[in-house]
Amino acid sequence: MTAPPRRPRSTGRVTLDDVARAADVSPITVSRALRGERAVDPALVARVREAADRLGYAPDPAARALASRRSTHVAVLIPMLSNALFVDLLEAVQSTLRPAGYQTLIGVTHYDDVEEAQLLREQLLHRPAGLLVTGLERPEPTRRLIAQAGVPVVHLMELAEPGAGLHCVGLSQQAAGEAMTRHLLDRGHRRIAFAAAQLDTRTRQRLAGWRQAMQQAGLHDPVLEWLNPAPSSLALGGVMFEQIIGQRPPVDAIFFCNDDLAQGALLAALRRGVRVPQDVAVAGFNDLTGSDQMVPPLTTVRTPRAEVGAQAAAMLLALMRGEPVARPGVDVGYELVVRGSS
Amino acid sequence: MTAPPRRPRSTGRVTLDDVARAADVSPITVSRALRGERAVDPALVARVREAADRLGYAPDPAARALASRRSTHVAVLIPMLSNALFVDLLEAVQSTLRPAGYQTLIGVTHYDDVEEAQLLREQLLHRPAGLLVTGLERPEPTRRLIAQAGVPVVHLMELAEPGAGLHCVGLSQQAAGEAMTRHLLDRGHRRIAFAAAQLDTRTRQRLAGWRQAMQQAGLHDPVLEWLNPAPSSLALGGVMFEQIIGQRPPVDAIFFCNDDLAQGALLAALRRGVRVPQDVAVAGFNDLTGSDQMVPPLTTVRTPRAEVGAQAAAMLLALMRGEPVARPGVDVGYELVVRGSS
DNA sequence: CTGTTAGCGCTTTCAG
DNA sequence: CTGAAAGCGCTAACAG
Repeated sequence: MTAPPRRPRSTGRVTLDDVARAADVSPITVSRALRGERAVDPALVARVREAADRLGYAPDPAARALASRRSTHVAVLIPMLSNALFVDLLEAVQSTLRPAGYQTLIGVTHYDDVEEAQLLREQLLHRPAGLLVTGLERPEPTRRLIAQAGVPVVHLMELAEPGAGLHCVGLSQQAAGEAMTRHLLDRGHRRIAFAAAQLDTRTRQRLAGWRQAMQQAGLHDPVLEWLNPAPSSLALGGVMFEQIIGQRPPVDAIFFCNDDLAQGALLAALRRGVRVPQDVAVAGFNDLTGSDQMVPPLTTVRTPRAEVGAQAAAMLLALMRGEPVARPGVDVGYELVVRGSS
Repeated sequence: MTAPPRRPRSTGRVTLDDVARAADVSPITVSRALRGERAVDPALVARVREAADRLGYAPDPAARALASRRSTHVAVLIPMLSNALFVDLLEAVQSTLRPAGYQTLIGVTHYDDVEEAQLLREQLLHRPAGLLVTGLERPEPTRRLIAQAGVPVVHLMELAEPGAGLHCVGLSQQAAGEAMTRHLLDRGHRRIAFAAAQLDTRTRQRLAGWRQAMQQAGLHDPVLEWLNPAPSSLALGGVMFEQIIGQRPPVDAIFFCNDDLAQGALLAALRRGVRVPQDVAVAGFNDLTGSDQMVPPLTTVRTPRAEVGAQAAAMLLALMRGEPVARPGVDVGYELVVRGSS
């Protein structure tokens, strides 16, 4: 008695077995030859390669993930896509990771710790091969979640303490904030407001830099701090500008924590007939698209986010391959860009 | 003789079998109960649910994809993330798809047919459950690739011929272009330039709309077409503005194919002391962030991309579940937003 | 309505 | 350096 016939479930896809048969070797040899894992006779490798190419073989990511308990996904967590900074970052990440055979899973946290944790849990189900997260600060449970995932992680945009044992590519947001404030002080400004929205970690670090410089100059005054938890936008920048220039005694410069706010402020100044920088200087942060086109062009801090993306992706690649990483922390620096608004 | 002992490869993850054992049913019943596939005794469903919750069970996407030949990924192809339009679109797509249990795989084509095809091939390896692509026009081989994937597809931002049998959510870019041109004509403008960059399909459709309106008014003149294949940006808008206002006889209005160009033009006008709209009117397209903040505020066409994203995702969801779709083509319309620049 | 059986396509483990 | 066997965790197919 033979077993009753069953409809095969095959997908029509070219499989490893097909290649093995064509190259007249065992499936596992094909697997090894194609991945470059363990030593395989060069002659066999060539034969396998040829057969794979001829048949148009492409490994099945799902099967691979199931068998190896590791997918070819890299999960990336960023706060917001409407901030051009993260778009540039992502672009650089993808263009490094994709040629290496990794698919990026993008998770947008909306600056929300709860959503970040939720996204992380969802993404970890896919057993990503690596993880890219924005910033260092997050609630302890989320941190544990990341640690227990047992996956290489690189932190973006900030710098960790050297002893922390974390991998990161970024810059000192505080130092950058301090540098911009010093620039404004050097220009002779005394009452320099700091205006921020969103109030994420990096914004607060810039705030700390501003405070530091102002205190050292003996010019710090809490009423100069304008902190608005609302999401950052051009429109909000305009609103904040109006509020701030109404302040008495008047401020002579405003340092916005992000260029979109500063751009909105410059436009509001135009509408109101407030002269920049004569009546009040304006500075931003990140050197986003359009800042050089403003009237007057916006003084800002250029943060090399494309470099952050590229270097972080490269570091993660090394970690995922088990290769040694030269330095766990890479400081990409920043650049003061002085334009007409200051 | 017993077989030699083997180290188990288990991952420590809670599996379907664990739940089955805990609920004292067979694994397949757990599978069916949790997916809601086929009818399962409500009492059993409850027992399974309870056990799954208690154990913290989460299905393994890789195993599921391998067994069912369908992943929980949805591939989304968009031209560019630096165009805020697509960021808004994506945001809406994700917020519809994620609660339904789907992971979005974002592919950025950079307006390049070759890159689009390549991305598509990569993404199809992951056996996505559905596909979202921008626009209708693409080379025949790519079209075939999509068709042969055997996956539901929804096209974004444009409208297909009713008979084409394609699913799409969008608007008539041509009608919108025509409407804006008519508005400018109504305002008394006669020499209305059309200025475009990137020159993708949707831009060309807007151009066609402008041509249509200009020809009907007996005012069409090929020298009024300023087409620049470079990527769209604020800076380019400024450059194009300078070129166009140098033209003799002078133009009295410029219709830019996208708001970023128009914003750049408005800023260039400010720098040059050209009065808008008195010396020349300016109009844009898409109503991007900041257009309402410009000086003067920009007249534009609002395209409801969040609605496109949400509706397209909802349509795809229905298709993926095999549910009937009311209309294969959804026209979300557009809205003329008349502000100070015209 | 529930269960048994047999894979999905790949890689790990253990032998040669 | 190569291979055989045994799963990874799940669902499709086919009974009962």
